[in-house]
Amino acid sequence: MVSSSGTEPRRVTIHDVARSAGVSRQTVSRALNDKDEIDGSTKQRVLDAARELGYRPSRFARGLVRQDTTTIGLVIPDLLNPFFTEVAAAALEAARTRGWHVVVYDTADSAEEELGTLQVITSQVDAVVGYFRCSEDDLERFTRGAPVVLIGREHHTARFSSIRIDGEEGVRAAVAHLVARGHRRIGMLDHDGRAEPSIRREWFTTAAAAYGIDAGLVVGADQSADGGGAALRTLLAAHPDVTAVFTFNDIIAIGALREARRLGRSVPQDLAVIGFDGLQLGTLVEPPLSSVALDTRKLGALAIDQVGRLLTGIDPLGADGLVVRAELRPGGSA
Amino acid sequence: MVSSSGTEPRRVTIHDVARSAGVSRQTVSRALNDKDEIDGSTKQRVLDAARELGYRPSRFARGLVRQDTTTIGLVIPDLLNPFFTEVAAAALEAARTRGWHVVVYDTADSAEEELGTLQVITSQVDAVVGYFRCSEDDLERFTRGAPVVLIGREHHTARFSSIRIDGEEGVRAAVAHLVARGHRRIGMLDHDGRAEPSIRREWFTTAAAAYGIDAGLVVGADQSADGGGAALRTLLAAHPDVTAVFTFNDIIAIGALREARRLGRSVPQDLAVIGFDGLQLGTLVEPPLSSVALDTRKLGALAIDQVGRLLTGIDPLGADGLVVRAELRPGGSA
DNA sequence: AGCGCTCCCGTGAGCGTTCACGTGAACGCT
DNA sequence: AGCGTTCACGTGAACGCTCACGGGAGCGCT
Repeated sequence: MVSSSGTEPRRVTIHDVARSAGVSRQTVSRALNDKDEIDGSTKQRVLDAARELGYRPSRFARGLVRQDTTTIGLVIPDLLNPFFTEVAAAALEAARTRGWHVVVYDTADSAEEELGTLQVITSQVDAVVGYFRCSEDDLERFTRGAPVVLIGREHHTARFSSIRIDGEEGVRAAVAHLVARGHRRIGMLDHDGRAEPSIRREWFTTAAAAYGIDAGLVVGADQSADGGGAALRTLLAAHPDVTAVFTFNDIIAIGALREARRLGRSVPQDLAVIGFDGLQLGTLVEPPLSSVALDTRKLGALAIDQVGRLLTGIDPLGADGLVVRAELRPGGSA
Repeated sequence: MVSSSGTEPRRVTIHDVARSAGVSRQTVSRALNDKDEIDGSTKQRVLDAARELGYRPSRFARGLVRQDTTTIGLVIPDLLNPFFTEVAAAALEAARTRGWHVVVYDTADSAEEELGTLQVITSQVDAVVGYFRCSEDDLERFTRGAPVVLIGREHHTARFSSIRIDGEEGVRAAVAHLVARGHRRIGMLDHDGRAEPSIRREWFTTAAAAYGIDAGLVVGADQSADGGGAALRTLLAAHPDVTAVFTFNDIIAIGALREARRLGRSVPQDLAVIGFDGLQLGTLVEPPLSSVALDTRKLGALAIDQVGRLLTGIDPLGADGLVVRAELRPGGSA
């Protein structure tokens, strides 16, 4: 099929098909995009010739002339992380209803890859939405004027939009829930690996203060179930009187759940657990995870919506409209 | 920034930048792709002009002339299904190392969407990788000559490549494992919703026969954890003497695990469970799921590899090379 | 002075499509 | 017969960019 002669196998163009079928380019184009103004028999003849030659239209040439097809780049650190999976799925769905194409880039949790991706992506897509950790300067430099929507991150320059995650009220509700159940010693398994303490920890701290709870029982956890388990062990070793934990996210919470079982603490009787994110995953474990739940579907959809507004330039949402609020969703683990 | 006058806001082209900077198109091109043969000061001047005008190169025009950038389309039924998540992540990674771009299409488990996607995808990507349920005729008709690699599906025409999943040996090992543990009444929770019985059930049947086990204790399950739980209940109601179950996949197995706990059956003592797929998810539950594990990483990588071979036309793998074998991976659930 | 070299920069062509026209043939009508 | 209309098809241009050239200015060298 493919001739492997020494010379470069020149691409089959619409011209070749036209010549082979004895018609003009335009007629070929008409046949392929089945438009009017073409006779049935010649159409068939053209189609046959195209198939015969293995002709495939160039998406670039086509895209150049009809400026439809918008493609947006979705950048996430790790598709295997269920949180990003859910966001990505939501974004894909939202894009699909608009007929947009989404190129997904998984940066493998590497800052280096993120920058590399950013560099290459800009020349390949019309707009970018993603979860970035790099500096705004780098973003500014590498996106080169493309519309950008940041997820779950504050931004300080006007160049970007970002979807803010507001969990303050939800975390307060979670603490209130625990307090109402009689818990007074409430620990937190935070996400470490970041330089500064997480915003979620701040929410926890203020909520705890509001209820007169000691907010100092915090242990850093690796971003994994095993990390959550290990952190719980550390926490309980240091503070055996802890009866409830709030975690940075559901992955860590699930690890804690598992570890609690291994330690012989039954949930929620001996230990109450509340996670953050509200992943579907949390419904699979026993007992179902209580969580300060984020509407990941809305998160993805909102990001796509805003990117569309930026693309057309009409009526982009301001910061007020770009918020997703997390709410306490009781499962059985607290 | 964007003028919303009545007229269509014509795109800013390289020509506009050239005029604004008082140079030629070529010089602009040199500045942007930072090539040699350009003076430092003019380069800066061009860059400034480009930023000023909000210039963004057209990926179509660029792609048209330099025929690099290959884009492949990845079609999956549901990104939220962990199996497809893992395959997709593996494919993304494999593509990334090659510098390829991957457009992901989630068909929302709908045959209709699948066909629609197939139709639109062909003009947007260089090759297609995916998990399809439609007929080969439809595939043939809609892919229009693009290289196609099917995942986990047999094919009968020479037009396509497909990665075959071979779990025969793995399922036999699973049954052997159960038999060695003294189980004689082994049920199966199959995937229903398909017309014909699954190939995995066939593997189970032949393995059971080899060990003199009744292979008739099969219940169809919905493709979800809840479905798995419901199916287990049905199975145990009909055959209370069942002490072990093999399931169509890990999702169903996890549902069964959860249901067993609710029924007061402890795993693996009162009920042994072995799933299929070997998802990472299986390690999160308690006890960790035993499973006939597929190397999803290899699955995705292999698909990308083959699509690359088809693209270049050199040395495409035959059916023998396109197999991923599933192997029993003991957890704690059996 | 003449030659050659390097450094910058510009010009024409071409990538493969589609769009807006133009055109000839065939047909029906008054 | 003359005219308008439809049908089927072809021709130039344009989309926005890069590549392969060509060429002038400035320099040092013999």
